[in-house]
Amino acid sequence: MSVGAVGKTWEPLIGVEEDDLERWDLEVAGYQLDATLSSGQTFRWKRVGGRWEGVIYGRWVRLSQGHGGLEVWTVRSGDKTSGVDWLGRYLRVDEDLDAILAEFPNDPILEEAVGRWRGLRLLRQDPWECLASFILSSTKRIPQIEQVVGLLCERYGERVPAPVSSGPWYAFPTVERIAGLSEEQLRTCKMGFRAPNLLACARRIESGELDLGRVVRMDLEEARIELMKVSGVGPKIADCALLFGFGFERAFPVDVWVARVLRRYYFRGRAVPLPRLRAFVQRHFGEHAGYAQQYLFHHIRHLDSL
DNA sequence: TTCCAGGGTAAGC
DNA sequence: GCTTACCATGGA
Repeated sequence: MSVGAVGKTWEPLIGVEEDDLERWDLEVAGYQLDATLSSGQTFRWKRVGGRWEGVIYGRWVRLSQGHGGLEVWTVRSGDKTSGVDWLGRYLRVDEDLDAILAEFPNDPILEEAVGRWRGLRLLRQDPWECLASFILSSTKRIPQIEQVVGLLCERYGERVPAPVSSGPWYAFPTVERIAGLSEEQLRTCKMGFRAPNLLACARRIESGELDLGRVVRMDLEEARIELMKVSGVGPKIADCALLFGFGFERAFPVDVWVARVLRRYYFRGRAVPLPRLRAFVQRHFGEHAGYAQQYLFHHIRHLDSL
């Protein structure tokens, strides 16, 4: 370690050097890191010269696509929680992706999406961070969501140890931290009319009215209803949070993009109402509907037609 | 300038 | 049950 361990009291090191990093390998075949981290399910990763950097569960991480899997860098820490099992869980490297993709329905557009993006995976994100981020996502483009979430972390999140060369990094703010802020303080992060919604959500969790740990154990319909009690959380945001943060693999968020591709490829371009689309996807896409949705979403965003 | 963005809500048909 | 105006903000 370079600085920080001066004198008797050891102070946690915030800015570290490259020498203070630990390197790991995550063995996994055909992981599409770029597609996974840029597919609009998370807003906290930055591409830094061919690699990805971000903060997961309060820890800074650098990731790179290797040959037999993923290369990982973390900040060396003396504590017992060494290893990167927590990261493998986040990235779902333990999952048999081919088996999942094999169970997709035989749709031309879905096969096209899998053909191009095979290796794209869902992530297991922190439920609170995920729910909060998607409350901030409504009527915003992905770069804007990244900006708002970034500002929120920068202003109200704890700074975490990271290489000095890569700039300051912050954890996502805790429920308690957000709950203690004012609407005006949140609005300084450019979240506009979403500020009262995020605040109400944090306070609802803090008061115990909303128990995220309990939501995880509910069935999908019950969980949706529970999340939709939060002001600013409707069907789409609830489904995003449930799919990306709460482990509900049948959740199928229908946003403007997915609605567009559904109408075009499954309803011959007819003006099918949104509620009918939602009913359709629950019937049609089966057990891994959430995965199918993510492939469709990512694929159509890379098609310049439509 | 005008339009739209990984929407939700409430009012009105 | 479905459609519409409105809610901030920034980028094309």
